[in-house]
Amino acid sequence: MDDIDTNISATALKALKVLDFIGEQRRATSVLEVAEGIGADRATAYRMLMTLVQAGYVSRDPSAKNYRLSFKVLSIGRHLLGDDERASRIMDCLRAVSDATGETVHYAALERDQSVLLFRVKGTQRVAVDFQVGDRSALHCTSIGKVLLAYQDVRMVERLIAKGLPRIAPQTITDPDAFRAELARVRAQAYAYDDLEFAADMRCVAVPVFEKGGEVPGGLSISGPSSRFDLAKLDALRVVLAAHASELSKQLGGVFHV
Amino acid sequence: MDDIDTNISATALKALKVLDFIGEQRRATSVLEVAEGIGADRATAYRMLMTLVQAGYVSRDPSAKNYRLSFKVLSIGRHLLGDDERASRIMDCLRAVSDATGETVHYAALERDQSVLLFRVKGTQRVAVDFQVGDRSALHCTSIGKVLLAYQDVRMVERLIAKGLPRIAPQTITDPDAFRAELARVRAQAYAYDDLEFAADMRCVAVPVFEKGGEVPGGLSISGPSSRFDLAKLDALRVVLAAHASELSKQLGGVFHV
DNA sequence: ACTCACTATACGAATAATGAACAAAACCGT
DNA sequence: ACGGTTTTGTTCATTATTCGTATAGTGAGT
Repeated sequence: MDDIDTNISATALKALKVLDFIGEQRRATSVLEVAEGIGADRATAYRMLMTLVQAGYVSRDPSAKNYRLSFKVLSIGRHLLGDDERASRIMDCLRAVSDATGETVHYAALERDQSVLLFRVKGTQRVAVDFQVGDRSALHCTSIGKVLLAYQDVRMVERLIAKGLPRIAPQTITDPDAFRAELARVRAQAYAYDDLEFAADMRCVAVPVFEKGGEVPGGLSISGPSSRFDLAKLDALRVVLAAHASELSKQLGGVFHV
Repeated sequence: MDDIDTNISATALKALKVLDFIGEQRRATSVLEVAEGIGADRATAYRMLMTLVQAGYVSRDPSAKNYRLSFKVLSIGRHLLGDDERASRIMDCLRAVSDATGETVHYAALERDQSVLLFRVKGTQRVAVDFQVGDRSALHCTSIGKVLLAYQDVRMVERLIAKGLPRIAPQTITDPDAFRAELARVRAQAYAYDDLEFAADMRCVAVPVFEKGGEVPGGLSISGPSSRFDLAKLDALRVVLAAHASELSKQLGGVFHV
């Protein structure tokens, strides 16, 4: 944590840390809370807040002297989900899968050592898992994570394994060799299941979406309560998902191959 | 621009400026481009980029040495649209209006001297204006902007007028007194039209949404091509909007009053 | 009106940022 | 494949900025 890297600005990093902290809070936050939250002096926290306000990333609560995230982060992220063309193709695909299955369908991408939910279309089921755009998940214990990892560089996978595979739920794969074998299987079959590996009452299925150059920047997934999602149900969903992922891959300039 | 304000960190501000710049770009951006974009030295731009990467706000293009916004800004903004309760009430309302009218319906809020589109439900019309979540608009030349302004503090309105009311489209209201009169009318009627004030081929209608304490943090609006949206059409849409805004206001703890 | 808790400002000491210069690497046309 | 050219990445002494203590100001609550 205390590398004195001259190519990183400690001050700017502090401001970004404040931004992180403010973003995590639900309510508007006081200077003192921020100072404690990031482990800095009150004056420093105050200065960083003023800077963030100046830059438009944080707003002051009209009533009190509290600070909250401004809508600017929404504006910043506008172009993030790719060009409209790509975004609508993905959304169209999600809608098609949702219509065909009645389930909530997700498109998520890899970033750093987590997956990020980028698109989502709700199904008709009343009992369903509730994720939202921007949510992040660990890779080793989710179906989408395993799919995305299966097409990553070996070094990246080994780095993740080296960091450890913490047990999140009863059936989380924590043994390195078992995990390597699982990824090989996922890659060979072009789909992954999550069988109570992330939560004791949830099962999921995910498939890759191939883009230009054979890259797999993201994948489709469906998650559901274990009460309704047994392995046979996952098999059925997987077939639908794979068919649509294949179509979407073609539209995005890739080739879906098992 | 060159106030030497000791309570604002120049360095952190530079990093945020880089973040802004990166966010505006569609493609991944090089160090040099960033340096030119923010008017700073290459070394400085490089350092700010490394800092942003370290903090997870920017990713490096896997292939080249280019930088792009990371999905972290999506994750940051997750809690931004309010608690799920509020968000779904607003979305439900938008859906209802969209179903009743077939048009794309927006919920936008005031921030600083702009409105920000926060929620949006698409209609069935093929020819429609195309905004997206996070888009910002000037206040004086849009229906939603005028609605939001009409319930703001007088000083804030006067500050905006003092900054000038630039002509954006043929019928933009640019005269301060005419604008004050327009806001008074909007407040009295609890709705605003945009009659070719923002674009020569667009008309819009907006109504306020009242929340606890009589505050108007946001409003509903419908925009459309002038070919299809004449003033009679705006009248009809306004009636539907007002009815649903009244219902939504009640749900959010406010009272819709004309 | 008083206290208490926090926000906001000022200033010298300490630190971190700056940009020129340099090294390394990628890029390009021949 | 090669050498010139462009761009990225790193180092370092100078300089400007940040830091945190101290202090003044603000406002809520009793």
